[in-house]
Amino acid sequence: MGIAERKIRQKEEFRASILEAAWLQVLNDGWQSLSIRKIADAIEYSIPVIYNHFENKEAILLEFTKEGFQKLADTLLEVKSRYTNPSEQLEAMAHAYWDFAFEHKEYYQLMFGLGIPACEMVNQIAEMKLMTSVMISTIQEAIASSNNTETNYFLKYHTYLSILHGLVSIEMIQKVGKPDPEKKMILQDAISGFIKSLVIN
Amino acid sequence: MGIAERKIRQKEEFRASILEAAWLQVLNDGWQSLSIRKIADAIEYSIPVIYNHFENKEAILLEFTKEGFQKLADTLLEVKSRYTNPSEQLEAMAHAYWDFAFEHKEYYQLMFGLGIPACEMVNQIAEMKLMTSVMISTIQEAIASSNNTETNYFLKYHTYLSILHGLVSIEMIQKVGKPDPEKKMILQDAISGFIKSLVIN
DNA sequence: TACTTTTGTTAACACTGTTAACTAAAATTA
DNA sequence: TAATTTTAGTTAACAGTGTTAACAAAAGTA
Repeated sequence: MGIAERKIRQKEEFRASILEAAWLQVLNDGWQSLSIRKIADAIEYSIPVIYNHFENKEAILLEFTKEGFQKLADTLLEVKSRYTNPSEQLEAMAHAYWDFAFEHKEYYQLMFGLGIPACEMVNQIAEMKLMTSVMISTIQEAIASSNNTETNYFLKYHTYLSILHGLVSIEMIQKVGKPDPEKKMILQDAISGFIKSLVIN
Repeated sequence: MGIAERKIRQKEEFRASILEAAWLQVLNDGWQSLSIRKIADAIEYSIPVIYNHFENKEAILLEFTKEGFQKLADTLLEVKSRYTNPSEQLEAMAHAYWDFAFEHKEYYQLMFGLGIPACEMVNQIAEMKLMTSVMISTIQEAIASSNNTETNYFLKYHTYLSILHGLVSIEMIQKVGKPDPEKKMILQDAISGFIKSLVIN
C-alpha cells in the first residue's frame, strides 16, 4: 500500500511549499517582516496548518539558517578545491565568504543575527563620529611614526574596527553568558598582528 | 514668569523618566522585549503620553544607541590618554572596546544591530560545523606548511572568521544597498595580513 | 456502512505599535 | 473673576503579530 508513502510525500511537499512561500517573503521584505499569517495567505491555507509542520516561527527561520550555513560551506569547499596552496585557499575562501554574504544577504543576516530597527540610521548618528575620529586619529599617528607613511589610514581604520567588531559579535553570538577570558588572547593576537602590519609593514 | 521654564523642566524630567523605565526593561529582558505598553505601565501613565515625547519606539532605541556611542567614545578617549605611543594606544583601545562590549552588552547590541531569534541556538546548528571544519582544516594545512608549526590553529580559525564577519557586518550596517567594491581592498588588506602572520610569523 | 484517524477551519487569547476622539486641568485673555 | 484657549492625559479603537483550543470535514480502516 503506497498510501502511507504518498502521505509522507504530500506532507513533505506541503512543508516545502511553506518554506517556499516564507522565503519569498523574506526575499521581498526581509526576515523581520515574515509572518505566519502572510505565509498562510500565500499558500491559501488557514494559519494553524503551519504549526503542523513547524513548531513555531523560529523553527522556520532556523531552517533558513541551516540552509545558509550549508550553502556557505559548499561554496567554501568548492573554492578551496580550486587551489592547492593553503594560503591561496584561505585568500580565495575569504573572497568567497564576502561574496556569499552580499549575494545572499538575507541568509547571512539570519545566520549571524544581523538586522535591527536602528541599523538603517546608524550612519546618521553624530555620536558615532566621535568614536570614528578617535580611532582614525590614533591610526594616523601610528602611520606617521611608521616606516610606511603612505598607508591609507581610512582603509586601516576600517580594518581595525572590523576586526574588533568581528571578534566581539562572534563571541556574543556563540556565548550567551559572560565572555570566555581565553578569547582575549584572540583579540590580542589579531590586534598585535594588525598593529605590526601597520607600523612595520 | 518661571512657568515656562518649569514646564520645560517637567517635560524634560518626564522624558528622562520614560528613558529610565525603558532602560530598566532593556537591562532586564533585552531590547527585543521592550514595549511601549510596559514603559507606560512602569511610569504609571497611559500609553499615548509616550508619543508626546518620542515619535515612536525606534526613537527611544535610537536614544540608547546614541548614548552607547557616546560612552564608547568617552572610554576610548580616556584609555588613549593613558598612553603616548600610538601602537600602545591602539592596543589599549582594542581591549577597552572589547570590555565595553561585554560590560554594556545591551548598548553594544543596539549600536551594531545584533540580537536575533535564531542567535541563541546557532551553536546547535550542525550545518555550521561544516563551515567551521573547512576553515579549520585549511588553517591547519597552512600552519603545517609554515615556519611556526606550533601555532594554535583554533585561535587562528577564530581570528580568521572574526575578521571576515567583522568586515561583512560593518559593511552591511553602513550600506543599505550593494557593497562598496572599494571595500574589497580592505578585505584583501586584512586577510593578506592575517595569512602573512600565519605562515611567516 | 460504521468507526477512527487525520486534516483543516473558525474563533479566540494575549500580545504588539500607533492614533483618533474626547475630557479634565491649567494657563491666558477679556 | 469669568470666559476662553491651550495643554495634558485618558479611553478606546485599529491593524497587526504569534499561538492554541475547540470543532468540522475529509480520508482511511474495520
